This record gives sequence, structure tokens and C-alpha cells, in this order.
Amino acid sequence: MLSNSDKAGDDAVAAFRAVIRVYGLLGRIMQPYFHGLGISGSQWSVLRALVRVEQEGREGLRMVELGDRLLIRPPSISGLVGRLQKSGLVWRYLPKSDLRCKEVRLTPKGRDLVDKILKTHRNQIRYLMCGLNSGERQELLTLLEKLGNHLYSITNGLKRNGASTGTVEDLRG
Amino acid sequence: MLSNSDKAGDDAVAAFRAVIRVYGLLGRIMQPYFHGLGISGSQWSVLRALVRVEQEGREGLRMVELGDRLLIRPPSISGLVGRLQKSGLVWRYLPKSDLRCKEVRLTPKGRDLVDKILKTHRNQIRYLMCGLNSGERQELLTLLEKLGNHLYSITNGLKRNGASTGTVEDLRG
DNA sequence: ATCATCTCCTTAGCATGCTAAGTAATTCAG
DNA sequence: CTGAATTACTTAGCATGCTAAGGAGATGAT
Repeated sequence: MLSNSDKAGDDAVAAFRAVIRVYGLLGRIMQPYFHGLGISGSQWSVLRALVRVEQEGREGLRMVELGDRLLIRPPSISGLVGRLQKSGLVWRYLPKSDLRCKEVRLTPKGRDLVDKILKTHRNQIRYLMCGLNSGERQELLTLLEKLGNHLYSITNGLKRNGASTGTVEDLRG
Repeated sequence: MLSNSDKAGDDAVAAFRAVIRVYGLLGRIMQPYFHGLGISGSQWSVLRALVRVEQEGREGLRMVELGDRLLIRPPSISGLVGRLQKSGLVWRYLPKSDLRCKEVRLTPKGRDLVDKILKTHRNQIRYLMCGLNSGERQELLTLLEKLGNHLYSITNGLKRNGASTGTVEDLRG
């Protein structure tokens, strides 16, 4: 019985490793691409999130909201936004409603850069992903969304447990 | 015609973003897991590669081979192996055949740790991936391998081009 | 045989991620 | 209304990734 589930685990390990490998390969390609644009991939994620938020009709994002969207922790957000502010692409201010928070928004210079990058960005991503045809990309998206929902529920479990170690036992035992 | 390909690009962007999100979620779960084991995910990758190489009948791996397997650059390998050596898990020596190289192998302490972790590791991965059933995991693996092969051929193109900026134009124009 | 080149590794310096701990503002219990 | 708990952000310190540049050994053209 255990040997059966061992075999069932093999495709789990293989798929797990494949996600990591593909992510690594994407990074190897995207890093020099962003370097040529004068920013980093992480910085692009911030700028992109701020544009999206403007399109939703809001002027800025609180730091913690940014962290939720980008899946990174508050201290990392602080550093990232700080460097973007030093570059003049982003602006940080205190909303009057809650002085604990800081909100971030694009400067005109930041918006200009995003507009410039967006003109070609979709083509770049399309080129990376053209190893799969459209049907395959949609299938991949479906599978990753399903897996992502599962993983997200695990991270919520971690959050509820406080000082968890992230193991199966913590979450199930 | 461009508007058609714009629509075709949408699923490329969505799938691209899904890979990044799933990788981020995996990291959020695996990081505390490895922390509880006394090492990091990157360090585990090194130890795991060294065990695999032993199973292939070789005693150790050159630094640069390690980098190829883990998709990281030589300076990162130096630091990673250096810290593992300081922890006594790994051993670095000069092969007589080529004094430029250094080879890395597990110490007994390192092998003991790997053996201990491997007892439960597959269950942990299986738990992460159980959001998909076995057929879905195999389908995901197939898609990611196909995409990975495409991306790998792009990185080879970057290597051949020397100081490339990693854009579509560099590789196609 | 020798000089140029290539390969492998390392160091220096930076960006990005994390946890732990600290400060300031808000909220809630009494 | 006041004190405790919570929430948001920051700082400090570490690990990991990168590029650029340098040194030592191997290779190759002449």
C-alpha cells in the first residue's frame, strides 16, 4: 500500500521540480530583459500593480496590499518601494484615514516608463510562452490555477497556526 | 491581425503569471519547512544533486556542473557550497586531472542529513501537489517540460550571443 | 616552446527575499 | 476614558541570486 502511494508520489515530485525549473529558466531570460529597461523584475511587478490599481479607479496602494499582490513580506516591500522612490518612479504618502499606513502611487515619470514598457512587454511574454500553443497555454493556466488555489489554502493554514514549520504534520497531524 | 495576436497573447501572459504565482506560493510553504530541518531550499538542492551523482557512480561534482544542474551562476555556487562546507555537510577538493576545478562531495554528516530528510520529503511534496490528481500532475509535467525545453533553447541563444539583453529582438530580429 | 586565449573559480558589490525586533497609530475591552 | 492588543511599517542582520573583474591552470596557434 505504501509502495503504491510511493509511485503516486513520483509524478508529484516530477511536477514540483518542473515548476522550479521553468521558473528558473524564465528568470534567466527575464533578468537581462529588465536590466536593459533600467529596472528589475521585482520593480516591474510593483509598477504594474500600481497601474492596475489606477485602472480600478484607486489612486494608490497601501504597502501591505502591495505585499499581498506580490506575495512578498512587509520588509521586502519597504526596500523595494524605497529604491523605486529613490529612482523617482514612485511616491509614498500618508493617507489621512489611517496614519499607520503608507500608500504608494506612480509618479508621472513612473507612468511614462510603464507606458513605454507595456508597448513591447506583451510580445516578450508571448515569445517566451510560444513553446506551447494556445490550447496548451490555457490548459497550463487551468492546472496552475487549481494548484495555486490549493497552495494558497495551505499558506492560510500556516498563517492561522502562527509559528508553524510548514510541514505536513503541522497542517494535518 | 494584430488584434488577433493580442488576444492570443493574453493566455500567454496569464500562464506566465500563473507560473510565477505558483512558484511564490511553493516558496512560502517550503521555506519554513526547510528552516525546521536546519537548512535552506538552495542548500537542499545541492545536497540532493550530490546524492544523485553518487547514485550515478561518481564521487563528486565540479562546481560548474552543480551550477548547470541548479540553474545558478558560478559566484552563487561558491557562496552556497562555502556555507555548506562551514556547516560540515560538504567537502571541496582539487581533482588531480584539472587543477582549475574543484569538486564537491557529501561528508558522512551530509549524507546522514540527506537520508533523514529523504524519509519524509516525498510526503511533503506529495502534500503540496495533492491539489491536482495524478492525471493532472502528469499533464502539468508534460506541459512544463515542453515549455522548459523551449525556454532552455532561448537561454542557449542568449549564451551564444554574448552580451545580449534577452529581448525578442535580440533573438529573432 | 611560447604567448594568447579559454575555462574555472573566487571576490566585491548590489538587489531581493526572509525573520526578529522595534516604533507609531488604531482598536477594543473594561 | 484608559490600557492592552492589534496592525502597519521600518530597521538590522542574514542567505541567495546576479554582474563585473581578477587570478590560476589548461589549451591551442604559430
